[in-house]
Amino acid sequence: MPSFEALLQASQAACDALSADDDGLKREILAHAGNRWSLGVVHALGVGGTLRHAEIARRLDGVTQRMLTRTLRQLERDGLIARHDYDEVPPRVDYRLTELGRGLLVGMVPLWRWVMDNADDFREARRAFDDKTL
Amino acid sequence: MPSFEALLQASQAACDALSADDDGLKREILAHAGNRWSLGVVHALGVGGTLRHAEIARRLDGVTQRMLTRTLRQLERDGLIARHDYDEVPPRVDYRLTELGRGLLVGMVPLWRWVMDNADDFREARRAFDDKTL
DNA sequence: CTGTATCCGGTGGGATACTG
DNA sequence: CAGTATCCCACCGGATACAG
Repeated sequence: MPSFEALLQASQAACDALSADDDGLKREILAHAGNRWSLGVVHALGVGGTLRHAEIARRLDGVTQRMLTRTLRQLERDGLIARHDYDEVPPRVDYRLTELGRGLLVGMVPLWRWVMDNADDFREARRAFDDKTL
Repeated sequence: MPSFEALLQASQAACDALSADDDGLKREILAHAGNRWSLGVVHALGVGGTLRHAEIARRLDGVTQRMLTRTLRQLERDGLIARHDYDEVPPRVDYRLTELGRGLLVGMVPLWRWVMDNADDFREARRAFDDKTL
């Protein structure tokens, strides 16, 4: 387990690069983590392998066709998932994770666990803050 | 190094929890990663320790007073940074990372490195996608 | 089945000017 | 110095209806 100081050194290089993120691309990749359905899609494809639109929808509670399509397009655009259109009638399209997509899944799991483990602290912090500012 | 299958198991638990994220709090915590200035602030406080508003501003190229204040409030609300108002004239306020904030920094560094290391692939994926859809 | 078009509210990000 | 007020635009998330 590295010291916090060693971690800051790594953080330094990372944050310098993110500061020089002229076109905002790196930040937009990270933004996938905060998007409503991106994580669910990546996870579903990680577990399910190659899935069709309707199959993914069935695994994401509450998602609409529109939002699922938009989410899939965003992830495809950044190379995280691959879309295969069989060009049949009726339509048949499926999606799978790319190597990049698997990398995102790998990188996100520790962060997910951390957020889960500290969810109560976040909730408490918000309650305290909102009370104070009344 | 764990297998991808083992990772999926961890992913399963994490994603189940995120699916049951009724109030969206967990997702909002992750959203800090995609916000324009949050990462920079967390990093600046990680490196700089306890800093005043103007000191943070000097370390973030291009940030406006308004956006820095809003970013600091959001991070404070979620318990990631602590704000100390000395109640003096002229005003004197400083900020520091909390334990939760250090946890975010720890969790983000691997992801930052991954994004940096694959930036070219993301750019290439976008180029290919945008060309294809013309 | 997969996807688009339209319309809407909320919020992130920003420019600018002002206040205690 | 730290923060607020006002106005702006873009985009996310969603509801609903429609199309190939």
